[in-house]
Amino acid sequence: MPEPQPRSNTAEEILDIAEMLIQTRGYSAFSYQDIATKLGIRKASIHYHFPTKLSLGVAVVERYMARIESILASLIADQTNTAMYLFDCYTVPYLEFADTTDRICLCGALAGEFHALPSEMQERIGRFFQGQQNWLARMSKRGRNSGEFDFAGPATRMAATIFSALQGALIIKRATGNATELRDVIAVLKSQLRASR
Amino acid sequence: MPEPQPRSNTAEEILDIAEMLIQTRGYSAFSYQDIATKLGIRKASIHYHFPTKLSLGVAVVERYMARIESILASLIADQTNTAMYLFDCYTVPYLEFADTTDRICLCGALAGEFHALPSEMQERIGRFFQGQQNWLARMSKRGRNSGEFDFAGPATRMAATIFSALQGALIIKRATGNATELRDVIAVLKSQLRASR
DNA sequence: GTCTATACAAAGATAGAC
DNA sequence: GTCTATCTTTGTATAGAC
Repeated sequence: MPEPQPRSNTAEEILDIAEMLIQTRGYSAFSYQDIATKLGIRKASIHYHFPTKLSLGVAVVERYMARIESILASLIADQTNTAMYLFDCYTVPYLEFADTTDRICLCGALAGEFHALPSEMQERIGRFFQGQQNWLARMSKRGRNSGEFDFAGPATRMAATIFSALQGALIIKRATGNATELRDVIAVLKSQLRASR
Repeated sequence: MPEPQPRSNTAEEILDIAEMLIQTRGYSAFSYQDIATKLGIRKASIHYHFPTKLSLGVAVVERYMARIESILASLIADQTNTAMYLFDCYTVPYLEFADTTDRICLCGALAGEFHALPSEMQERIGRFFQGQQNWLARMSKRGRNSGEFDFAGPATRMAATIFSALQGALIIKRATGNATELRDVIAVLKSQLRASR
């Protein structure tokens, strides 16, 4: 049962545009005017939906987190999903960002300007990153238990490496324009997961 | 022979502060006022040294690139340096950032807000990233030739993974406050370099 | 080289009409 | 819910005295 929509259409559109702007330009560099122009309304109207830029920033992050964490929770709860299938599912949004939109992970973009952000946003980004790595550690453990994976060292280390490499690859791909960056990284990570000691 | 200093002390101090501010807050979120306050002068005086914010941004990136590329060029030119020694040297600045200053790579910070930057800066960041990965590919090849390394696949893939993972780890470490993030990633990368197929 | 003073634009935000 | 109008602050940048 999908939740009933708690926000107006306009509020959702504002969130969509703000999310895209943060992913491409960052939080400090986007303005209410940017959103107003894209949406075809006046910037004062945006304050009706989100009184302050902080409230908008927090809403964007929370919606983004909830969307991703909901999908990942379902995936890992299903014990019939193999670890490698989980890994492949995990990389899908990264590949979409890299191949189609030139966006990066929302929280990755925000982390680059971390100390310019309000603490309410900093805390959420930190929790999101931690949650992502916890999920990847569970995935890695499942793979080792099932015999799919055979990497050395603790699963948390492997999780940290996967997450770091994927986040970094998106950022680097955008700056160099090298479309193979992310696929190269994924190939090496898979090889590392399966490697015998 | 060290080059004679081409800039005044004040100009160098401005560059130092601007570099630190970009690494912590990003380019869009720092201002001439921030620098003026830290330096104890008026913000108008900064325009004498760097007429526009763009000129300052470009100067910061170029100095940063030149400093790092000069060190790396010397290291790899010495054929007596082993590949693993090169790798260890390469990670030193990352560990310093993570352990002592809470900074991230200058160009990594800038890449997060890529599309908000002037094209003159975008181009230089792209070239820096490409150069870093070229250096890491040469290092990886040296290791395979010498028998130190035994990883699968092309050296460029390995280089992309190392660079992505290190850049990502710095960003994530700052957001989560997890000091072991970077060391975990480095441990996995070393294991991957040495892994037999 | 640094200062004061100032210009100009853009930012986030609020009040009140419709 | 959206508008116009306005406020206040901050940003980059310039002119000219010292």
